[in-house]
Amino acid sequence: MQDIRILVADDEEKMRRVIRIYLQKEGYRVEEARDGKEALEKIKASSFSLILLDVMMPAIDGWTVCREVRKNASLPVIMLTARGEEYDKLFGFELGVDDYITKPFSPREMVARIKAVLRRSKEDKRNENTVKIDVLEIRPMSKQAFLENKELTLTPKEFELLYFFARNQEHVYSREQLLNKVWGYDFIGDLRTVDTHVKQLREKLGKYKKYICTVWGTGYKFRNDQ
Amino acid sequence: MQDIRILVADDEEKMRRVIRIYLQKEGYRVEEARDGKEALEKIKASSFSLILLDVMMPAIDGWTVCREVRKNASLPVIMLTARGEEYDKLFGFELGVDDYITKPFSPREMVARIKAVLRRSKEDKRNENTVKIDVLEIRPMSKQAFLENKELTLTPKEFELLYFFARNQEHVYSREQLLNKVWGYDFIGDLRTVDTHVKQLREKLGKYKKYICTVWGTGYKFRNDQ
DNA sequence: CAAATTGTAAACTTTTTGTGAACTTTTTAA
DNA sequence: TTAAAAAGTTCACAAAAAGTTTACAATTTG
Repeated sequence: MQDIRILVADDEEKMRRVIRIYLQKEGYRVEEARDGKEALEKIKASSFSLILLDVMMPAIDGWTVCREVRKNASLPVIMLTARGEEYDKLFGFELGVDDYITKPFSPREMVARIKAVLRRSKEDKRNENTVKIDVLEIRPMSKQAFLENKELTLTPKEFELLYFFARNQEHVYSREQLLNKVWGYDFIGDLRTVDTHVKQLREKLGKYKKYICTVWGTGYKFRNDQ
Repeated sequence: MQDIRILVADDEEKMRRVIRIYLQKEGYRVEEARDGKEALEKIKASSFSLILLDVMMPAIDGWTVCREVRKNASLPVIMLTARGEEYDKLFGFELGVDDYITKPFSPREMVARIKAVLRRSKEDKRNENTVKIDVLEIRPMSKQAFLENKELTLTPKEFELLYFFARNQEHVYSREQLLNKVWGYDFIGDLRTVDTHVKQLREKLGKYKKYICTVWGTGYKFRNDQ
């Protein structure tokens, strides 16, 4: 397993230790913070995969830390709240909290929730640059393109071309520009190359070939007229 | 049954003897410790499947022993507490105690609880980081991979490669990336190495070779199209 | 309608991948 | 410790897939 670092912010020494023990047993690397201030410093200093934040902490409370974290990165956050502690779950969700753990909790539950959040965050990352237009979906990370949820079988160039078009809807590109942007600025070759690939793409798009439309005298563009 | 060794730590000689008799009747091997200090020594010296810890012991009490144990391994612990003895169940759970037995107890109950804890701990161990996809199951802890519940015979690299793919379904990796991630960033060698291992893996996957699919012009990925 | 532009099929070229065999390194067994 | 076996790596070449060019047909536009 590659290193997964988790920051545990709680003012109770005992609580931190217990959590640390269980997380280390799962193979995670654990850092501790005594209060909100220390937590923010550590977050700024290095990168974590997840943070466990106690709500009640001296100096800076958990909500404030969470808000700060959300300003910058998309770092998963799990809040620790004492049962009965006045807290507004809704408030937390608005801050983008990924989950809650209510004290006292069983180690099993804690580990399960952490794993769930990490799994979800990984999926998010995977779908990061995914483009969705109408019935077309393109996932660059997995090099997959879907039309009406059916996967298309595209060659690398076809994929790149479609992805480029989809990222730049409505923008018209000349053949030269397309060769530069999709094939690379150092490509020396025939303009007809573009035509050929457009033709093949259209074929694979079937009844959605209209997505890639010819702008007479100029070039091509991706059109999404709904 | 393979040897299951249980350590019984209690200062009362009679208590130890009673427990020993019942556990031996169940086929377990039993070791005894008179106090916390002796318990820690024995734990350090050899390996047990479970420990029964009396809370009240001279020299070092049960909680302390438990804490020490938790620092290192993931050894199941059952605490023995006298009824009415002030003890904090919550505290115990935070320390990772697996179960409690309150004295006086029936031998039946004790054996039942021990079996339950052992079963759970075995499952935990087995399922740690296990990946299950369709008919493929990979247990990194035991370095085993199963296809339709039949174990595959994989070489270490083949195993690592398959495990990596399975953990990152659908994500495409170039040969360079695979060499970095599976072989290590400091591997200097031929890209074809990946091809060869992929080929061998596919061979062993038989009709499920489609799991590892070639993404032309990019690399390989694990595919699970159901 | 004629000029300009685009579409298309097929031939051709290049790139990428699959594969077996030789070779090296590591592990296991004696 | 050494010999044998297993695993891992490299390499060369065949096969497959993709990309490019070309020539010509079809279409658009004024």
